[in-house]
Amino acid sequence: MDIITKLKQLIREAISKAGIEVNLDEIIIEHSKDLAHGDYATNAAMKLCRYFHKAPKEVAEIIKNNLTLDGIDKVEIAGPGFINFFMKNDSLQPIVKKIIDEKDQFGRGEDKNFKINVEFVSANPTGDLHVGHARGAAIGDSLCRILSFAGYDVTREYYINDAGNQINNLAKSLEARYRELLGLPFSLPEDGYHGEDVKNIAKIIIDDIGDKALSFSYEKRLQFFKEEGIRLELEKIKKDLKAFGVYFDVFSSEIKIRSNQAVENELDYLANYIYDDGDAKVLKTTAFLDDKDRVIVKSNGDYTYFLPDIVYHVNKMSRGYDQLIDVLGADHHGYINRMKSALMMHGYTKDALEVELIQMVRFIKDGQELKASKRSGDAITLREICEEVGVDAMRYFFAMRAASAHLDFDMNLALEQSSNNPVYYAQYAHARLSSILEQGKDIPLDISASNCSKNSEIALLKHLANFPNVVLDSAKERAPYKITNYIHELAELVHGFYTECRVIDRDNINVSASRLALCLASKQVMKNALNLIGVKAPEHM
RNA sequence: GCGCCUCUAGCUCAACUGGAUAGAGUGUCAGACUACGAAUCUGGAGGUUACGAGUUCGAUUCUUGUGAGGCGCGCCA
Repeated sequence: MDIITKLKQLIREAISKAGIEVNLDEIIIEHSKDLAHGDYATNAAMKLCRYFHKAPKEVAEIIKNNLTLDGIDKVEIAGPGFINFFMKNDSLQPIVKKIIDEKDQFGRGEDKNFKINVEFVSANPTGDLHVGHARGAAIGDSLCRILSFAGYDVTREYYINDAGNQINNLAKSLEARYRELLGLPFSLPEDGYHGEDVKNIAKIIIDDIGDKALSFSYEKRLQFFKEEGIRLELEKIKKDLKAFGVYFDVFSSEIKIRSNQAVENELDYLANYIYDDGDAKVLKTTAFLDDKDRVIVKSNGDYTYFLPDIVYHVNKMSRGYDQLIDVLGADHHGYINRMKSALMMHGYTKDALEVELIQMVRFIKDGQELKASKRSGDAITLREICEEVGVDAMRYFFAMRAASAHLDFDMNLALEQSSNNPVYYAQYAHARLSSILEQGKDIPLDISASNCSKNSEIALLKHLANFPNVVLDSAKERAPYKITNYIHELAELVHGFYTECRVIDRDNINVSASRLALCLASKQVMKNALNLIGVKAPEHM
């Protein structure tokens, strides 16, 4: 039984001895922020004062007097009525052995038997990923890693919009660039894609098949450029994502979603919620959460983006997930209630789909907002920015803040390879531990860590033991930034420990053996934590 | 005009979901290496949590009003 559960039980016994029966759901046991407040604290007395009809401090006194001190060194009442628990120190050391035994599995939550589908990035295959996608990719991926580590069954999914208008524009743009490169007259469509990127793809196609496509009929040629364009763009996107440490289990294609009459069947299914507006068909989403009904079939008979997307989400639900999560840019927030309403028409609850909104990022360099790429004049690509500031810094900076917070990305800070940079601060702690362990490798470890009792060692032990809770909390709150907070504190404690305690001391091998074990455990946890946000844990820097 | 998000130290953000003296980084000031990595550590200064009202033992957190900023409000995707 972990310490928190045990404390709760002791408190429950104390209350019941005092003659009061209540449930304990409201009572929180927390790690004390301040050492003077002991190791753990509870607000039980404040929560229970109305049952006792007494002031919080008196209630705390009653609980204290009825408490069995099992594993507890002492109990104090403080402030408005907090009860602080000071644990016996020897209750902390065993965590070192546990970490060393479990290695990269330390912190993993038990299997929740709960299936979550996380859809993120889902950028249209019509050009390079740009910085706008970067934060969503980083947070989506980190979230998946955290959920999965916490014990959820996670599927990472990317939805490819390969059936809409923008793909036809891609095909036309490609065709034009193809002609241009072959020295033929060409005209770029007005709403087409004018970037370098499309030109490069045209080049690849010429290298591949030369001018053979000219012999196709115009219709067939467009179809050809459409398919090749999607394939090549997607290949590039996957490559960029891989370099960014992001991968997907499932790529769902809109074309496939639309096949087998699925859209038509959906129209039939929703018939009760559909009405005509002229030649268009409108879905009555206001029947549920939306503030406005939405067109799903245009006057010309084409479907709007919304309709196949409903089919797609219903498709995902039908695959047996307990929870869908969409990671979307904040500019899509108007879309949330629309989709939830559609799912409710299928009998799902409004919580079946959860949307994580990613707020905008501004890249700041030398005090100025960076808007366009110097090279092409277009939006800055993910690739460019990774080359400039490095993947680790990108991943850490994006994971560092709550998704809902607007974020200014300070490129000068991310570029700085110094103590100022939080990524290096954490990685340095890891490298430092590696270095110490390397130098002390001839000393046999004492994995009971029995000689670790200095303040900095105790603080570190407590923090290490808390890792599994942080993972769970971070997963539950969909908050990768809680992991980076943890990492930062861990680095701080490691550096503090290093300063206070000399690890390798040939004249005091017993203490060294314990401290080396603590180093190894700390290094392991640092690595596990960094891995959750896709940041490397280097042995040397 | 309506809706969503945001407002905390000079700057970028936390605060364990309603708890103790509101904390980190950065910047600034002052210190610490002839021993394991100074990419580190120790200390100081810096706050009416945008502003007002309410809810209660207790509010940065919840409700509400005002102000400021961002984003949406298509038969675009």
